[in-house]
Amino acid sequence: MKRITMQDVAEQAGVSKATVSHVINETRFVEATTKERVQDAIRSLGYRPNVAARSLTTQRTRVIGLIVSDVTNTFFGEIMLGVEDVLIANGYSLMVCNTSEVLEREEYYIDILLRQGVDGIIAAAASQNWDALNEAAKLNIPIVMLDRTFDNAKSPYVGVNNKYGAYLGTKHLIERGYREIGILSGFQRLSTMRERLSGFEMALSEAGLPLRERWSVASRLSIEDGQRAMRELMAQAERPRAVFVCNNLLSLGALMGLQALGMRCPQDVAIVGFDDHPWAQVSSPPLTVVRQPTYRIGETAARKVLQALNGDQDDIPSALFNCELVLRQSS
Amino acid sequence: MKRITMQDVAEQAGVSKATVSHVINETRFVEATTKERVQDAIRSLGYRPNVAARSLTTQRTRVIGLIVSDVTNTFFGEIMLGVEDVLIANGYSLMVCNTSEVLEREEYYIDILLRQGVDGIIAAAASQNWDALNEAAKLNIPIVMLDRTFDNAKSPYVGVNNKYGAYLGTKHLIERGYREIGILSGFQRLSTMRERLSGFEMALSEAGLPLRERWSVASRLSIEDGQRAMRELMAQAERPRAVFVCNNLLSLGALMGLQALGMRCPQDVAIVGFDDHPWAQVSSPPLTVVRQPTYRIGETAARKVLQALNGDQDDIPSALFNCELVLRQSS
DNA sequence: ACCATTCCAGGAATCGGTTACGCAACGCGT
DNA sequence: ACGCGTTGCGTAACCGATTCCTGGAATGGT
Repeated sequence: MKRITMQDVAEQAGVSKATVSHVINETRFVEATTKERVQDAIRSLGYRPNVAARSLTTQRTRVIGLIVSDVTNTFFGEIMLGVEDVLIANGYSLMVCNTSEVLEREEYYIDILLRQGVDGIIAAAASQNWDALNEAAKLNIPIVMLDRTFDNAKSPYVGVNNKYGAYLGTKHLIERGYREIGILSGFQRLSTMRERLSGFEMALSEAGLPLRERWSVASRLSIEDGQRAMRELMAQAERPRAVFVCNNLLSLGALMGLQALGMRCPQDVAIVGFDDHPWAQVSSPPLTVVRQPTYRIGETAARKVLQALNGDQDDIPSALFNCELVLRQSS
Repeated sequence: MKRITMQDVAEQAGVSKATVSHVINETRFVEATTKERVQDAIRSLGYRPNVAARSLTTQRTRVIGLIVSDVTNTFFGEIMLGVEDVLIANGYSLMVCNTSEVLEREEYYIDILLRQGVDGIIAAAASQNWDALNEAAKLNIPIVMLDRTFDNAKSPYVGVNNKYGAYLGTKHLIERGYREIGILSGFQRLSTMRERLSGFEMALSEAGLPLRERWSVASRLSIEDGQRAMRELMAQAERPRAVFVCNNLLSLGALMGLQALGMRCPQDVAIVGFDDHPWAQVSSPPLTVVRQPTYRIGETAARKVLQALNGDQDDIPSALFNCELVLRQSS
């Protein structure tokens, strides 16, 4: 079956391609009767514009690339939802890339996205890898950092006040009377993890509590690693009585690790997690967490790329949301 | 900054565009030294092919559209992962669309995907809406149905044996001695839900247990709806002592609903859910579920679109995986 | 030494749109 | 009746690749 092109529509309507194009894009005045003829032709032929052809001349694709590190994590799922809602409402489409926190895959994807000619990129970068994203910046493609950023990134960043969030969670543990508090975090490569660790330390030092190296365990961000890290923490002679966990997968792993050791939460060890999760309400015990406004983060990031594309502002400011402590029974 | 085109590479290497193209695609023999000159030019200029231009002539984009109904659901997250891994390994990219089970949005997205000129579509269709997908079929775009299908769909389908899965879960409840068993399902519009309901009924009738209309509640697939449905079930004078729940969001909602009513699981009401979830291991109680091989479903669906694209076979067969009963403490 | 192959590579049309430029027809004032 | 401004739309170049067709140089056979 032959594809229907603008030429076909033009012939059927008895006008030129130019007119058809202008009717579709409303880029110049077309007489009402002519316009109607064109629209009828479009409908009757079932014409669908070819995006590739269009973007060849316009140099824009109306596609935005979204790089996340774990599509199976509800956290990023909700972010995707926010991003998508905003993009769709503005006539853009989404190309999703999952890096599994693997650096090579991130570079690979950035390359792919640039070939595809995406108009902008929203990235939860796995790395400190400004180089790869720099390529994009050179091509004048707006970039928005999501969830994580790096030290002197030139792109706007949308996320939460991680330091304060971790501070909040840790302080809560301290207020509940815990004085031996450990932390499960991720690798310091991620800005979020550095900030959360720092907030944790701030709360401890504010309360005059000592910082114990051995009670601070960093690992990859997965359930299995969370289990392992928790076991490592509990294998020590002197054990913390409470643990602040920097990520939802780690929290789940931590909970599982504790159960595997036959320890009870919060009786033996209290837990406060970072990132809420629907199932955290029914876990045993329901988890006290520091919650981020995930959907809004996604929305905001999408809005910022669009802003940059519309050239409303030269310099798009970053956006930091606040976290919220959700009290449940694990602390 | 001017974009670098194939012409620039050709000039730098002192050859024609044609040769550059052939070097890149390996579509005809090019002398080793020439090839090297071209490759050097590509590297030194940082050339990146323009996908839009390419797909304009080739009529292929090497992009596959994936339509899912809920990106925040880990179930689809894992499927996405499987799809993506296979596609990437074959040089394809993914365009993800989230319908939130809204029919209009599904039609809208199919239109978008067709405009984008995707080479194939993998769809967890929200509807019985073959019409919209039919459009795609007319354009010779291979379609693979994922998770759900419809009655006389002409496209291959990748999913699980839902009827058997539900039968398995229900039979387990019966074997545990439960005789008053209810079911929380989704709307019958979804093939999965029809099949699961049917498997449930099969297990009951096989055991000679009566089917009670009032103990079969259908709702939208969300946590809130799960809660509501469970409350509805428990508000009846005669209540079931066990409930088979047809979806993981409903399972979570059901658990929450039960807790809100102050009822204990499994003492007051036992639950078996459909779809496993990482957190189902630490919920209170850990949930007995019928598990689907999500990642493999995704992988398989992706392979099938690629097969169709390569024209290996005219008629791609459907693939049905088996479910697995995972025993935990809720039953 | 000459003709027939074979080997490499270039020229130009093409994909399906967008858009700068230009032109015909019409109305209006004088 | 003539010139001029306005209105509405068409012509053709162009975006950046792919690919068919063609041609010159090198090789080989006699």
